[in-house]
Amino acid sequence: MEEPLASKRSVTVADVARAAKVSKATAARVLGGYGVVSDKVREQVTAAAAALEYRPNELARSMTTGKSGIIGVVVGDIENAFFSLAVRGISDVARLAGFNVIIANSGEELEAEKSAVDLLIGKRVDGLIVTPARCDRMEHLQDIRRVGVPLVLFDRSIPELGVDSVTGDDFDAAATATRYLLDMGHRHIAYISAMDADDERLTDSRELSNSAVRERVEGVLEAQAAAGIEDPQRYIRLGATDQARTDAVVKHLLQEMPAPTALVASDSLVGLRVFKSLQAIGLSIPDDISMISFLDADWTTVTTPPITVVDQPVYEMGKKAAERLISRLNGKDMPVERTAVKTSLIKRGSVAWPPHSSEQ
Amino acid sequence: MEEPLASKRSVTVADVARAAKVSKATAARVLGGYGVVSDKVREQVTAAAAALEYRPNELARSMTTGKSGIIGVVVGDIENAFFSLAVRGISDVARLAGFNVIIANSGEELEAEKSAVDLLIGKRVDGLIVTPARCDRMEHLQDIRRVGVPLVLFDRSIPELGVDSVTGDDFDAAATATRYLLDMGHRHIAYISAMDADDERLTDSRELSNSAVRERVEGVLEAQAAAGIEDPQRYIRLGATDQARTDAVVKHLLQEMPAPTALVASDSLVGLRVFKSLQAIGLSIPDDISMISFLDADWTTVTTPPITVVDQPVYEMGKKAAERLISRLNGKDMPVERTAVKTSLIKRGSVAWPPHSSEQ
DNA sequence: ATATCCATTGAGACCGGTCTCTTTATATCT
DNA sequence: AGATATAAAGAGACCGGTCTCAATGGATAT
Repeated sequence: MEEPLASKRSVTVADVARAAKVSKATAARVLGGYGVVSDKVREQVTAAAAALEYRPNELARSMTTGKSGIIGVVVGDIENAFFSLAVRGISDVARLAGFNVIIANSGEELEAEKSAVDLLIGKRVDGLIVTPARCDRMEHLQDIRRVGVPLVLFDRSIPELGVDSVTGDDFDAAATATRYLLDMGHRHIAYISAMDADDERLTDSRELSNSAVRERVEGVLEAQAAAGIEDPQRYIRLGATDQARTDAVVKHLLQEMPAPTALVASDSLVGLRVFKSLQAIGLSIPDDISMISFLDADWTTVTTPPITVVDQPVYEMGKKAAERLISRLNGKDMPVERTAVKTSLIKRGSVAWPPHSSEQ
Repeated sequence: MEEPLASKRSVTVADVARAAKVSKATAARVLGGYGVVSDKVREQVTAAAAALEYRPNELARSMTTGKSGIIGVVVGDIENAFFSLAVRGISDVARLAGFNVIIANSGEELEAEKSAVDLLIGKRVDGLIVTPARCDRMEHLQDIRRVGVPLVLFDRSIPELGVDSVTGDDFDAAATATRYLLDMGHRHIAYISAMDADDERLTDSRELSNSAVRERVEGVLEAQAAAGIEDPQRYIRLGATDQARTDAVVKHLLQEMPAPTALVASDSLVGLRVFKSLQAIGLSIPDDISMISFLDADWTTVTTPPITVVDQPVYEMGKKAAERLISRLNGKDMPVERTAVKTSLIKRGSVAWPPHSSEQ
């Protein structure tokens, strides 16, 4: 009675049709759920399909329909809580709309991103959500549009591309955080980013190839400029990609004269590293130095003191990106929209008045 | 010179063949890189393909070859660092071997898992890596085998299924952690799991449907039994699925007479919640109570005190699972293997002698 | 009884690749 | 030169669905 283990070849509509004694077309109609069929025949076919354990070959289906039911997502690093949460948001919306998600990691590298995109297009995804590693190289993204695959950018935007994007309101978030520090009496505020760079220091914010980083840096800069701080750019640092490099960045920063009294970390990973650096150096937060991190990560609530953070509704951003894409997939012809999601500052305990605030 | 935006229909081998003035078969040979072709023709075709911006349709390719080049992964929750790290390990290995990964979330629910599996099989994935939500329901997993799709279980194993698995050595890890607590003088040790359950208390460890949870519980129990502790089961708790329920679990636990002097958390999420509960209650770690968490998560190193953890090499586990699957995909006929990856206890500062250790 | 209509069902082309088999052209051998 | 081997290219079937169009047949209309 048992199936022979080696029933390799899979059951097709033709097999079911034969078993149900109807034509392939008819069987296909009930199995695919599209044409009109009499109840009697529908039953026969359904029964036969069940008996044979028929499973539709989505590949074949996709080939004729031209739709794969898959949304491709290219992120910088799934391991990063920011992206995994976003992906969760995307997946949840996608599943509800009947789409599946296929994920590719770019490792924030342009070449990896290009090949991921190529591959996903090859797999005939219906749409793409991409976190572009660089906002100044977009040939491959233009290709996507050329092929006619809807695209939504996530976390970073490229206005020149003329394509939907969902990001945080990075400029505003950074400016708000900076203004808060200014209000708390800080006059020397550092910003530390994980963006890979040859030089820790920044020469010109316009050359930052990542729009999220650029926006934030400009927010930090502008808020300070508005407060009359001179040369705020000296405290902007890049390249905090791992613990060792972060330690170095923090050390160099503290050697500046005067040393910054507050540190802003560009994401929760950098924030964690900065926290550890500070801890290792023996500085106490917020008495010796203040800090703010982007993203309301797990760890920020259980440190002593808990960390003041710029909270981005990442899950919602993921959802929004997916919703946008799916609307386009459903043929809605809507104007290109660049959504910047409002962020908020969650004040906890890592910011205080600077040590010698009288000196000012 | 510009392409008309609406070049909808994609370029096919036939188009390239026509442009290169060769037969479809010949063009396919060079485009697909399989038959023998003269250099001259190869050049012509390559040139034509480039000019037309030909992109192979992987769907069509998959359909004839029967291989999709995709590995399906079904996890409990990508948002959980444990899974996202594992997925990273899986993806890295997969990409190197030329495979892509498509991820589905089960939310630890059997039905969602079933439909995810169905869907992935429909997409004709070449192989599957699944974290089974329950180890006592496996019809859908048997189906996978029946269809002939190689399967590797991750994090949890089901011996009866006769299929490869990669897990941590949960029993041993739990026993080791428990023995450490016993050595530190603890006689009342609690174990808190996030496994959903009607009742917080456990009646019989054999009815735990998740093998990882079961193994750990049994490890905790057995280590205590060996040390002559009586009725250790009274301190085993389930259902710490969110902060509120964890708070309740911890509260109830502390109302026991005598109250446990050490808490073991089943994963980093539970650990974080337990830490917060304890903090909220105002208990100091490790002076008032000791704790150990599973998984070396971010947050465990920046708390005061840092948390002693059972470290699982999750990334490597992911890699191993993928390697195993890919070996099978490459037709290697190897015996079924259940790999339990060694874990280690990282002693930090959250364990001390119990408050009144003399009382014992 | 005959024509008309509508509901079903069947036949077969098609999607874009792969792959087998055949044909053609060139090179090698005696 | 004629026979044989071999490399290269072409024809066309096939994968497993979808979908168009034609054929069939019973019900209703005249």
